[in-house]
Amino acid sequence: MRPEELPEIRHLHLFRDMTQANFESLMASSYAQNFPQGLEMIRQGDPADFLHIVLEGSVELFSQWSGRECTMAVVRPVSTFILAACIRDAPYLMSARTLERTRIILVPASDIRAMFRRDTEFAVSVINELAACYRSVVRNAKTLKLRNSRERVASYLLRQWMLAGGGASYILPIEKRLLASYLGMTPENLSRTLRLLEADGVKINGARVIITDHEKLTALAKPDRLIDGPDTIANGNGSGLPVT
Amino acid sequence: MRPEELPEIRHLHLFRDMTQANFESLMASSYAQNFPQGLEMIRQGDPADFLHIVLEGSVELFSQWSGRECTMAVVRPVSTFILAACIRDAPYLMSARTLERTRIILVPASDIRAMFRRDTEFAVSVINELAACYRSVVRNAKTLKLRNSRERVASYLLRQWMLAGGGASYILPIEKRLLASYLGMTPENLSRTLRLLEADGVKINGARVIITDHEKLTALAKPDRLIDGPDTIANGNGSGLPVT
DNA sequence: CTTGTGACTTGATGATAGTCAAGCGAAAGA
DNA sequence: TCTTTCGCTTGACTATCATCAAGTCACAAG
Repeated sequence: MRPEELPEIRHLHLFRDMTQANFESLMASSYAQNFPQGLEMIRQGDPADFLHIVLEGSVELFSQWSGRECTMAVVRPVSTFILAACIRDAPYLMSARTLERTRIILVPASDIRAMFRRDTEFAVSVINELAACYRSVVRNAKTLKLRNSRERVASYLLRQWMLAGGGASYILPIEKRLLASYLGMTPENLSRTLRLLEADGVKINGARVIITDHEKLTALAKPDRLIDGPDTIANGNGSGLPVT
Repeated sequence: MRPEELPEIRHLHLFRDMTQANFESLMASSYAQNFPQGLEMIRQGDPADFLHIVLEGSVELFSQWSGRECTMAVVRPVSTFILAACIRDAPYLMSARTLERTRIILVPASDIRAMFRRDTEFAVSVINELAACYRSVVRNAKTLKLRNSRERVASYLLRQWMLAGGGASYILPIEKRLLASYLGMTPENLSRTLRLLEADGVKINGARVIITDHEKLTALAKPDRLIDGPDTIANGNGSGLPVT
């Protein structure tokens, strides 16, 4: 691990409040690894041996069942993923693959589990992280059950627009193929929906999203604090979703 | 609070490992309340002031958006709900209403938050509880995204069959109306789906479910450890879903 | 006993989303 | 430079699901 990377990790909510000695101890048993693009680094069902921290690149979390597959989230630097599996010492519920060349820190799960017994502040951080992640998935489930696909797309575009700073336009942070799967629809359907949304105040040109009528789009998306945040940590991953 | 109720609460995973003194301190500031049937005891968006423990009766957790509503879970005794909101000191993401006459213990959220800083074992319990709950919602999201409604119904019936002990038949633990909403479909559609499933090894007679061809039903439901458990805490609520 | 009330069911119909097939175009590799 | 690959788009078609309407039944209140 490069010395300049340690402060980046230390600044994560999860590691911010523990003692310096304990942080160093955790890092001492961790190691970095670089993965090429498209590598399946975690397979769902495998035992959760390491907490993962993305330092560079990006990672897709996805699930499979009966020959089908869906994207659950996209993780971007600097953030952690699959904390819950590590804590439960249970099999991963999701698979993970790199979307590009990606640098990951691997922290042994057993060290994590030992550490929150020794360091109360770390335990509190873990509690807060898990609670935040839980709430994010609940929001996600709410979107899936309460909104139809057009509304999901509209609210996604609006949320990303805010995360991008609210300018006249912005670039989609993830491929449409992934976005479709994340939003629970097929790429074909996303494509059609994006076209239809041009009547509702948003124009799509390749990966560029242009908000042409903010009010109209808002009227359709009906953004809701209890679904779209805030309270979701704005961690800049493609999904706006903290991931454990 | 009745003295005979304390041991029931103490046996919950969440409170099992803390010191007796701390448990008593937590209970001293809590109080019981009885609600009539059909009362909306929590409204989504309200500040989370109390951790709730169901002692008798049952509670529906549901969400609303844009005039629509969906059931997120049904909570049965003895279990807790909305722990995550209490910990984040954030608004409830879900509403709650009693499905029958229900007795609830209310534990002040601020006491919970103070307690896991004082009692390490309690902190560890909270961590484990939250991680388990997180994983349950992820499973839930996986079912919603990877299975169609027929498969969701089939796997639900199969899971409840196992929870009921695996006999020749069992009684649905919740109303079909709620089940439909929980599974992300309309009551009409659930009704039709249940009829169609008679060709797949399960017969429904009112609230009674009769497994006529276990193999056939399993072939359709394709139960998966990473969606249907185990690892889900079998807490006997209608949803098979630990709830925070 | 009568009269709601509400859960459940069924059929008809329409909206929504998935599948299949074809073609475009940009980026990567030979 | 010329392929190949893959993401994306579009159209036609099909499957799935929601909506609307009507009717049955069990249960509870008057």
